[in-house]
Amino acid sequence: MADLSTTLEALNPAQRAAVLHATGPLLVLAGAGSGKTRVVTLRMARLIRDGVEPGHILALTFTNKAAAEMRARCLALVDGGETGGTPVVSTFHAFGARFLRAHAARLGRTEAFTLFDDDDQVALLKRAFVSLGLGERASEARGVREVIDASKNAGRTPSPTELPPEVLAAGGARIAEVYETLLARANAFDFGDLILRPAELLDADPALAARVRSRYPWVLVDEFQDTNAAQMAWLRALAPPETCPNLCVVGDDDQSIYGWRGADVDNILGFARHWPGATIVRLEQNYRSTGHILDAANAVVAHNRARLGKSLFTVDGPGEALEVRDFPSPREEARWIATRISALCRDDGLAPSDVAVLLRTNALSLDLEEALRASRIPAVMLRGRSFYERAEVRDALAWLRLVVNPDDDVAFRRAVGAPPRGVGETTLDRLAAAASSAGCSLSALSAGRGLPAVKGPAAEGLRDFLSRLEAARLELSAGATPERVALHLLEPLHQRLRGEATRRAGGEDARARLENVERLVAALHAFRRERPGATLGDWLESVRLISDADDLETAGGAVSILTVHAAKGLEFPVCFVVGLEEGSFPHRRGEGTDGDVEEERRLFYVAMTRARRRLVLTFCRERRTFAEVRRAPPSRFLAELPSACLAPHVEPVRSEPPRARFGRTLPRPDDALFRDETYDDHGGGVEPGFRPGASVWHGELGQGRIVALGRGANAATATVEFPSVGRRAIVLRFLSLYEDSGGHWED
DNA sequence: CACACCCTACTTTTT
DNA sequence: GTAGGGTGTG
Repeated sequence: MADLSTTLEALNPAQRAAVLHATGPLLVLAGAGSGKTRVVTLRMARLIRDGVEPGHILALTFTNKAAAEMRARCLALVDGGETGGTPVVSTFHAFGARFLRAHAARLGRTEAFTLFDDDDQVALLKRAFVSLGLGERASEARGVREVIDASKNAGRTPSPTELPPEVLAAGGARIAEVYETLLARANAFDFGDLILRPAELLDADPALAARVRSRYPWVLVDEFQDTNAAQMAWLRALAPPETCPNLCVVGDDDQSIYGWRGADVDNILGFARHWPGATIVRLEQNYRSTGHILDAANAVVAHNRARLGKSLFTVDGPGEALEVRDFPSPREEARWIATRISALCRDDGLAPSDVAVLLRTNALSLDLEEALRASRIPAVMLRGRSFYERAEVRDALAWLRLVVNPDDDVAFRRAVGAPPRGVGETTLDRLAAAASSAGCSLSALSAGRGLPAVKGPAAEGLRDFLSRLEAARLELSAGATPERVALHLLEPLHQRLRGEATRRAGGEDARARLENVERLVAALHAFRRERPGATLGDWLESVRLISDADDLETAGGAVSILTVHAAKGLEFPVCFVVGLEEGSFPHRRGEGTDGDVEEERRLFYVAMTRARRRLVLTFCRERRTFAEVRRAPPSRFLAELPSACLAPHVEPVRSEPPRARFGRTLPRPDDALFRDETYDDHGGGVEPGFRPGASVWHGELGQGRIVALGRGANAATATVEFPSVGRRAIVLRFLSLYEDSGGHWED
């Protein structure tokens, strides 16, 4: 703590203002790379130094990673601190879960409630459709899930009018209502409930809200631009505007990229309106990127209208200019990037782990992974949550969930078939019908009045299933460790997977499945080593609330390939942003409204500001979406880049014909060409110079001569005679005119 | 209950 | 174009 004041002196004026701000609402507009975490943790440490009880500070984040970092850095600052107690640093969802455990009874749950993820929700919705007599309606269930989620994000219970028309047409108007009933019967909450239900409780019970307020007079919110309406309702209860609360929110309106998930950028745009008298501090000095990168990012995001306005600067130099490259196809793009990364590693002393390739969508990774593999460049696609989504892992988790919460019918249905034990759809339907009319869960039915109408092998299997679970519960209450109980409980599943793994037919997949289940138990063990005394329920909750992305960053030694969403908050010395075409980035889905395009632009801004020293932007003249190949105009965002930041355009490296002259000039983003008909698809228009007899160059097939011209289904084509492969029909835009030195190539 | 085949659907995804 | 799910059959 002694060096806190020295640290404060090292801050820039804006940072210091944020750290020293005394009381009342504060909005810290923290630009990318502006030292936000430093400011936030120093502010907490400063409050503690100035006498605020550490336990009176509540800091809310969106990811466990952010929470852990904030906690660790704050503790390091106040280390040796006189008073005991630490600030409460938690994710919104973990805090909500804790709150609901304390008040479960008021919502018809017990403290053993299960947390349902998206897949559980869909599974439960299928049951809800069945209980309405409509069959499972698997495809509709997903749409309904989205409606339920969206309305909970918006801070309310879903109304029938919002349901997809096909659901209403099928007579499913009550689906959301039934879903809630079944959710309560399963003693479960979904993710949306973790925010919505506490907000409702706080609204309905002013005394409760007052208690929470006095417990946490200092509230801090990270990534405020990503809050939704339900979270805003929380904050209004925790820090009512009329009380001039000590609410400090930190965020960047230009990095609001979760609108499609319910985040409302208006929360941050209107903060000073919602909390009158708020102080606003802008952190605009950037400590991450070079000048050209920042200038370019500023210029792009300046095209947005819905923003508070902010301009990043650095005291360092301009650095390398941005490179913009275009390619005939994604494969060329990917190969060039592989070549470029090799060169950077060879000539500039970079390690592959210094490089990231950023994508708008996961689907764009295929060509890249392949090209990098072919070039023997270590690379990993960083995608979240994959481990806990595997079937065998979900099977194992279902068993464990059921131990903690017997009423979890979604887990019941899953676990009872893993491995199969003769309890099939028919048996389950029969049980479910009885349970439904008794208004109880499957387990409660089985335990309560025996197993009605189940005979033969099914009855045998069911008895075995239930007794295994009961044995596990007894072991636990007798003091056995959760990991030991898990080993016993998962033995049948484990044995089954072992059998598959040793059989020849099973192969590698089966072995991986086996290892995944073992990894899961190991994870439980590790969790309990870190937190002695933690219960099985604690671990299950953490598994639900911790995403793979939290400990994903470890790309150790490899090039990272990741979506821009996944890259938020990360930084790399070198970034490639690929697929910058209209339809891909901005994504086609965002074409509808201005707001959507602005969010796409913010996404591009996030992508650009990940780069520290070098930024390369690439696009293709055409892009394959599903089965069809579409001609793709360059992204409008490229045209927003100031040419002063751009390296002189260089022709693509690959596929250049010897002594080539291209039929079309490759556009520079700020060229007039960029916006004109160059990329319009006329369908059959024959482009000048392409005529029978002309010498042409094809990127892969090499030199050839046009025999005839025609039009294909979507584009003009040419029949070309290649010395290597004979006659081929080639779409015209794949060809470049090839000027040979007078003679005929046949010679 | 396992396997095969067919049909459909398909952005992003902090928790 | 492909993967995953749902249906139908052995």
